[in-house]
This record gives sequence, structure tokens and C-alpha cells, in this order.
Amino acid sequence: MSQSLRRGLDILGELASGARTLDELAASLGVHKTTVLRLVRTLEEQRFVCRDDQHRCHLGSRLFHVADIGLEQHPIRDVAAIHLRRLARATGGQAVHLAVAEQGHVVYIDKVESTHAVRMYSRIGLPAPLHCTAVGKVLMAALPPRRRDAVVAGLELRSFTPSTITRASALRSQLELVDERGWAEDVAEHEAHVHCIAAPVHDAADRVVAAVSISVPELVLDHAGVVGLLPHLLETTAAIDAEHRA
Amino acid sequence: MSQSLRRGLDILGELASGARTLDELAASLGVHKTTVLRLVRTLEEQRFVCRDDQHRCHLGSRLFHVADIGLEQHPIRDVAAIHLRRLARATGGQAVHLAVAEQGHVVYIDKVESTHAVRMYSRIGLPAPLHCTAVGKVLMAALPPRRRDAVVAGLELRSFTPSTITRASALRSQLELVDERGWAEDVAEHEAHVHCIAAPVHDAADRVVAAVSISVPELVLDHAGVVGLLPHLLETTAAIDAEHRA
DNA sequence: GCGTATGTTGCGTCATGTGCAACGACCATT
DNA sequence: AATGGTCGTTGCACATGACGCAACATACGC
Repeated sequence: MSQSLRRGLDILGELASGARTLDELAASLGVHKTTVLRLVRTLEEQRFVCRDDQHRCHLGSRLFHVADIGLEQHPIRDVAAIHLRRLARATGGQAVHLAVAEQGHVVYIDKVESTHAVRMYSRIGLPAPLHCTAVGKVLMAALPPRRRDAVVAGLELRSFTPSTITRASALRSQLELVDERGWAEDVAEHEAHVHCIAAPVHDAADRVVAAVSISVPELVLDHAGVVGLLPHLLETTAAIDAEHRA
Repeated sequence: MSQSLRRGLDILGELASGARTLDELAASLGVHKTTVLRLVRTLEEQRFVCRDDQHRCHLGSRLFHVADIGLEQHPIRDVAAIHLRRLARATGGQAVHLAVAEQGHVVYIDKVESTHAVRMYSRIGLPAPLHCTAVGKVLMAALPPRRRDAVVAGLELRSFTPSTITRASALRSQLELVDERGWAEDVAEHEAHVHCIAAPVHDAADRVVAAVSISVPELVLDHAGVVGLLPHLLETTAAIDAEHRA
């Protein structure tokens, strides 16, 4: 809708992958240098971009500030942080994620890096599919049946690995199961050789607002081993829920 | 310069402090609802903003993603992270910061929270003055004499506490000392009752690109106690430098 | 059922953002 | 020191696209 705002955001996206000169930005946005200059200047005034001695553009401090403050705004994140870290320790340094749903995707809003050499690729703010992640299944399972089916119907069910569930009916019945038993798993359905389990986190009104997951490479633990971590996971989500209600 | 980009960024800034309705945004930006709607839609398309069921606006995942990626771009941050955490542990859970200079200010790009009850107010991305922070002094001291004096001359030297240095000559001579001995202190010059020490971090070309600081409330350690942590600090910056050169 | 608060759409106006072309600053090479 | 090249910056004229208004739509409270 708003062209210059859009382009400004494109610049931020571009700068996320490293410093750029004006010309480079102009090229990647497909606009004239002059236009980029003006946008950059506005971004710079607001400190969303800063330029070094050589006039190269970097992301500016205000962006980081806004993101930092904004993340802590997520009321769940604040409460959950300490529990996530404890969970990571209790499970011997596995990767732990906190995720919420946003516009048909899962978005990670906090993570604790695995201490193992093999790491997953995940980032705060990175969207992931709903249908092939444990957190996605938990979040979908929590929806009232009608909306859940509507959401499933709207998904692309893209296949990421041989085990990805691509049939809507199979996904629907798995979500029912997830809803009943209160946790979900992802058996290398998103990333090959990575297994996850996830469980929901509730707000004061008992609605599911987020999910916590543990992700483990096959090399570290087999499937049974991952499911064996379930008590730790459920203990963690219960602790977050409890603190959340208080 | 660019009005709509500016307003879009204002919206992000506004949303950093919590969810807003369209009308609230319109009021705080001083523009018509329609205008806000269009800007928000653009922001939403790019996932810098997301709206919930009640149409309230929140910061969106793309913003977090860009910030997350961008922070890890800072080559120093990546290398330093583990050393900062070790420093925090070695000093008994003091607050540790990593900062760089940006446009006449210090900006924190990473931090480890203190484990003590008394905490400082600091945030990633938050700018702080150069003249009354230990990190600021380190970063200024590293400049070639002429530029250093120019920067000092351009500072406001605002007083934050009774101990804030407000005379340019005093600051200049202190910076010389800092340059010689390789570390700086802040004796409650920025925040009352908080003492800091800081030391520089160098890049592969041996230029100072960042500074690491330890901040301690008076209640926890007196001035001598803080200076007593110096060996830990210098060990940390030396370790970062070494890894950085490798 | 009406009234209010809030989000959304269509439209005419003109401010704003745009590309072009020329200028300037800086660096490297000779 | 002179030259060519790269990159950032400025002035200007044009028309796009952003703006506010007013009317419509929807949801909630009484």
C-alpha cells in the first residue's frame, strides 16, 4: 500500500544480512540511488539504520531497542524465560524453544541454544510451518474444532522430509490426539534427523497462547529417548502456567 | 524526509511499548485513522506488525527476525557472547555489557543480567552517553587524539549525578589516562550508586571496535571491590581479542 | 433496538516521493 | 600532480501515491 514505507522495510530486511552501500541497496530494491538515499536518511534520523565512516549502511540501535523491548512485552516470554533455561539444563543441554502462532505460521519468540555440537537452524522471529512442527501442532490442536479444520484446510502441507504429514485427514486426526493427551511430537517431519516434542502454555484465562518444545538430533537421542524427556517438558509448562495464573 | 516511512517507524516505536488500536496509533502520531490503517497494512504485509483477533496491533515476527539476524551480524557479538557469560560467572553474577559507539552515543549490543536483586536499567539497543560511562570512555580514548578532541568538543557533557564529569578538559585528561592504562571506570557518573569498569575489544586490524564493562551497585561492592574485578575483565577482553584474531 | 466506538472503503486533491542529470568528494593508478 | 573511476549528494520538474474527509460497516454495551 505505502510504497516508501514498504521500501524502507525492504532496506531493513536487506541490511539484516549485512552492511550495504547505497548502490547495492538501490540495485536490490530496483530503485534509483536518490530514492534509496532519502529513505536511508529517514531511517538514519530514526536510528533504525546507521552509517559508518565509509557511508556503508548498518542496522541501527533503535531497531534493536524496539525489538528488545517488544520481545519482553510478550507477557509469556518474560515469565517463561527462566523455566526454559531450567528445562534446557534438566534435559542435558537440548535446544528449547518458545513459540506462538502468527498468521498461519509458528514463530519462535525465545530459544535456548543446544550445548551439543549439532545444532538446528532456528532463530528468534523466524517463521516455521504449522503442520510439521511439534509447536505448530500444539497450537493448532488448541483451536476449537471448527476453526482448527478451517486452518488445516488453509495450509499448504508442503513436504519437507519423507515423514512430513501431507494429508489433511491424517493431520486432523493427529491434532485430535494431541488435544487429548496434551502434547505433540515431530518425528523428523520438518528437519531431517531432528525429533521434537512440544506442550502448550496457557494464559490466565486458560487459553493456549504459546508452546514450548525440545528439539533433539537423532544422533543424540533416538525417538524413545526424546519422548522420555516428556516429564521434564510437562513439568516446565505446568510451572509456567502456574506462575502465569498467579 | 520521507513522511510515510517516518510515520511507519513511529508506529513501530509506539508498538514497542505494547499493543495499540488504530485509533490510539492515529492519536499518538497525530494523523488520520485512514492513514494509520494504510501504514499498518503495509507493515503487516511485511510482517513487521501483526494484528490479533481484536484488530489490535503488535510488533510482528519479521522485526524480531531482522533484529536477531542483525545482532548476530555484529561480528564481535558472536565471538564475545560466551566470554561475557563466563565473565559474569567469574565475577559472581555481576551485570556485564558489550557496547559499541554509534553516532555520538554508546549502544549496548549484548548484556548478561546481574543475578543480584538490585539491577541496572539497561537494554540491548539502548543508547547511553559517551562521557559518563566506562564503555564510552574506552571507545573515545581509542580515537586518534585529534578526532577524540573533536568528539569531546561535540558532546553535551550533561550531568546525570553529582560525580558526572562536565568539564571538557577534565574529560580529555581522563581519556588520555584511559588510553594509556587500557581500561576506564565510571564512579557513579551515570547512574547514582553504580560503579563500572570497562576495557576495549579489538578487531583483526587491531582497531578498537567495542568495549566490555562490568557494572556493580555500591550495595554489592565498594569502589575498590569493583576495581578488584579488573583482572577478570582484562582476561576476558584478551580472550575475545585472541579469538578474534584467529 | 439504538448509540457509540472502532475498523474499512471511495474519492478528489495536492503534497511527497520519484527519476534524471549534473555536481562533488574521494581513492587508486600512473 | 593529473586522470579516471566509483560512490554519495543536490536541484529540479513531473505525476504518482499518500492524504484527509465523509460515508459505510461491524461489533459491543445498554
